[in-house]
Amino acid sequence: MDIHLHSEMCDCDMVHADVVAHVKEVMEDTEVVYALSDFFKVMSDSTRMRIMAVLDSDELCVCDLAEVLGMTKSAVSHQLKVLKDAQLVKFRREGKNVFYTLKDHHVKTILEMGIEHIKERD
Amino acid sequence: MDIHLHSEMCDCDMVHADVVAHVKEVMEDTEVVYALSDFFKVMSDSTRMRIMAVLDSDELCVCDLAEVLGMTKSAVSHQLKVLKDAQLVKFRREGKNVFYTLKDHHVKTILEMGIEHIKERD
DNA sequence: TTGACAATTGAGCAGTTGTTCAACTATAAT
DNA sequence: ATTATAGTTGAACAACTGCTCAATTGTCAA
Repeated sequence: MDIHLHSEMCDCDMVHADVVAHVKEVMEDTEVVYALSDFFKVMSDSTRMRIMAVLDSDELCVCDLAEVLGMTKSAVSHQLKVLKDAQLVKFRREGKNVFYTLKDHHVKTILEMGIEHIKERD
Repeated sequence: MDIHLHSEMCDCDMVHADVVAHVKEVMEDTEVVYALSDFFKVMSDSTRMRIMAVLDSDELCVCDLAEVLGMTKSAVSHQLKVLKDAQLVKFRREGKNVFYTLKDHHVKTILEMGIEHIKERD
């Protein structure tokens, strides 16, 4: 069932053409897959993940977050911007403080499911 | 309810000490949070995510994967090693070919849940 | 309006990461 | 054994990313 062809797309001389054709037909849209890796990228940094874990417990201002994480406000603020842009957190200003929380129940669920997954694996 | 203290952990002069204390008590173990960000890191690369999306449809050899993704076998193989080390894929050798599949149903579920999440958001 | 402090931002640096390239191993066929 | 092809691997390079530092904005109090 193998067909021997040279492709310009890769450095192969032989491919299972039927399998390749089938996969190209039924696989998920490239756009969705790229969006998914971008989504995971935001949560792939330990600082951002720790921020989310903290916000899963409470609403905190930038200063409190810096204290809990043992980091500078600047470093925390930079990462909060990334989380904000990815719509994973929201904020409200109260006087001089800006308080952050997880964006919505959906984000909370994804985070907690992830934690469950880690705890359950060997 | 605010307490003004200078902490050595960050560059703040003022913190909500009660909130910080509470969070430090109830928040998820640091170890789990780091493991979670490491887990997401593996899936945060578009090449690895595309490989997983392809393997969600079928079992493929390295050459077929290279053809479908339009990449060299070497580049694909490097990423397959990362996925293998993270226990997200498994493989079997058949003659000259090495065929890869998603590790188990658990991985399949996580991937498909992620895709659903992306599709459902605005 | 001046001073103090929370927070944000941009530039620069250091560490990380993905691809390329070349060399190598593994398997099968002649 | 020799040849050909599939796959792996390590080094090197380029691109990316997170933190630091300094400067700036926003808000409140005196």
